[in-house]
Amino acid sequence: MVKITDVARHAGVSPSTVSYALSGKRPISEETRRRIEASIHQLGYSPHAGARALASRRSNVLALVIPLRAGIHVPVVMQFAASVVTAARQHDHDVLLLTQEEGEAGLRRVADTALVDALIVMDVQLHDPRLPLLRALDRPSVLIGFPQSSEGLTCIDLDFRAAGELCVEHLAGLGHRVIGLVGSPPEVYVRETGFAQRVVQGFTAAADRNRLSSSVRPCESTPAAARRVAERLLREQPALTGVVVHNEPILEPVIDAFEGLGLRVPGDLSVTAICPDELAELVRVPVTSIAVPAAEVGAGAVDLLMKKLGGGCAPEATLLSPRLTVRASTLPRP
Amino acid sequence: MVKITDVARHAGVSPSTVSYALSGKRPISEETRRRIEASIHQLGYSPHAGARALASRRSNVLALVIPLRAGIHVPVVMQFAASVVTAARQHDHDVLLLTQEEGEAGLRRVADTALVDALIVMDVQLHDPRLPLLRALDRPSVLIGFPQSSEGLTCIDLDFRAAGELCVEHLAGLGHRVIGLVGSPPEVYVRETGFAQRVVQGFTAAADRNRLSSSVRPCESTPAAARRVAERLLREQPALTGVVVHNEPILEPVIDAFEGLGLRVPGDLSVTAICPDELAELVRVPVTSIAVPAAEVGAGAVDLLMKKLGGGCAPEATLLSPRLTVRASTLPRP
DNA sequence: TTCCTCCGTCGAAGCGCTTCGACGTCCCGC
DNA sequence: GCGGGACGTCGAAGCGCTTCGACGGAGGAA
Repeated sequence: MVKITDVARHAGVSPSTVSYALSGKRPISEETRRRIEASIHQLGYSPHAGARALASRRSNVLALVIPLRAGIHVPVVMQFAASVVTAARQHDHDVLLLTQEEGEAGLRRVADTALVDALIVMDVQLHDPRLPLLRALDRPSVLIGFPQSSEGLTCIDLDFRAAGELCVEHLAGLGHRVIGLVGSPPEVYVRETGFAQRVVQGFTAAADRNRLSSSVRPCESTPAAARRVAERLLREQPALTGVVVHNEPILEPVIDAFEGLGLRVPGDLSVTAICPDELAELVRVPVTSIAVPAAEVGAGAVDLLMKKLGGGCAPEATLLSPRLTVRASTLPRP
Repeated sequence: MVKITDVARHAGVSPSTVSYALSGKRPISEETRRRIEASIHQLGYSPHAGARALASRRSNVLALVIPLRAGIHVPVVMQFAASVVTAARQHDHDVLLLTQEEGEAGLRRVADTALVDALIVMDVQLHDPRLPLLRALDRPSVLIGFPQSSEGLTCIDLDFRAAGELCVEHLAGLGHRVIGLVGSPPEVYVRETGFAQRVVQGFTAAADRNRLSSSVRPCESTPAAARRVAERLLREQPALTGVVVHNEPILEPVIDAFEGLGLRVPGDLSVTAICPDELAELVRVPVTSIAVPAAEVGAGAVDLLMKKLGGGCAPEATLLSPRLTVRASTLPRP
């Protein structure tokens, strides 16, 4: 293994000079830097991560806690993870993957052993048991998602309430008066996952504001459940002409179900969804939708963390505004 | 921060004794160990990962390279990742997440900086550009998936060839004489991803062996493509009564497509798939299938790595035998 | 009883890096 | 012409842990 002293000797300088040349924390003359870089290259030097972490008290590793629970849509989680990794790399950090299995103990472990400098936590519940720990930890953290109160924390996410509202406003703007929400699986609400509830709140608030008749139905992520929910919505509100779907796996099944009940999309029924663009575009009738901007959220989370690591302070709440992409599934009410 | 010297002082022993008590690398009397454990608990000590890595030349971190490319089925990847993390934790290791973005440079970086002790690489191509690097690296690695030649490497995966064969044998055993394979998206074959090709090989070999008439069609992961492929298969082989699907996202669309063409499943057409059990069970007609045993593969990969890290040697190839679960989608030929 | 071995513990020497204070040197302003 | 910065570099002191050799004492064999 080639170490910094080898490089130093080869370049005819002291180890500290090599270190400074590498970190840029002190000025180094152009010529010396060049020599050092050449030596590094020739010798194939790469600094030992452990030694660096020990001496600098920075591991340059972030922890990412990903959810693997029922009812979550895996591809979206993966998008988050990928964007976090990419963003972290841009800041010269790596990402340690934690699952929720280990729970709070895992968070505490990686933080206490200084394995990581900071933490990113996904799939936050309204009353998440990890919150006290995160508040108490000496390492900064960012939550992707919002608990009941973000006090003393740093949270970032799509503004799901606004997303729910925006879907309704879009439908209302097209003249629809009777609308329904096909929601996430019941367990997601039972767990009090913030984003699902917030969509419902936004949906309901906007419906009331626009004096629309509305109803909300959680729905298991199976085609059969989709059919049941469609039937039920239609039975309760026969004049239904607009639907919002917040449940990725059954977007297409829901549309199929309504068509099976004799409603053409978008002829008789306008459909909007909160789901990734790829999904919305893949459906038989491309669906007007609001995407979760996973890349932005991931990058934003990392940026917030870097700010905190740099000693700066970060806002408690960062809400990204929803953007609705109009596709073929929504039309003015006939 | 509480360190090992603090624990040592508190317990009235030397730091090395604490270290040995923790690692078990030398015998420590029952009583001393108890005192040390008590001190650790009271003081809330956790060893500094960086210091440990520096002194012991082991970071206790594994790198996991996950694929994020077109045509791969994300939930399966996630299952692998989760099982790797779980297995790694059981061996007191953590997992560093790498995406393929950084490519070979990323592998080299985490290996050379001693950030990780070993590597797990997923989504291996037949002629994967990373192979020479993995062979040359001074750190052990395990591939999940098989390249053309596994010489000098350690690979583990479901035996996809056997899986393809098993699907055919099952259909042949039921009396079907004309069968088709709805494969993965074309780009997966173009990339020469081993597992997809091996299914085709197994399918073809078993079909020939059983003197079945067979044909193979790659298929994009969209319902429209599924419909086209179904039509085409049927046009070419009007007597078709058996189909193998190796393309998770369109399993249900393929069945819909055939039913749309007038074939009842399983009445007129038997369908088997290579896909996760959850998916196979979720379809309208539960599908006879072979699952990729993600948990086993992940755990196996970690075990192999641990063996190599312990100085042992690991077999170049570990193929897990496919297991076929019979469900409602296959029946004897009428 | 003597010698040897094994057990349990200690002290010290690093592991490879960063960082702090110090020390010339050069240049600028007065 | 001289004081004072800024610049560029060095040496040394750790960062917190593991590990190696050593050592005293207990116990068994001869």
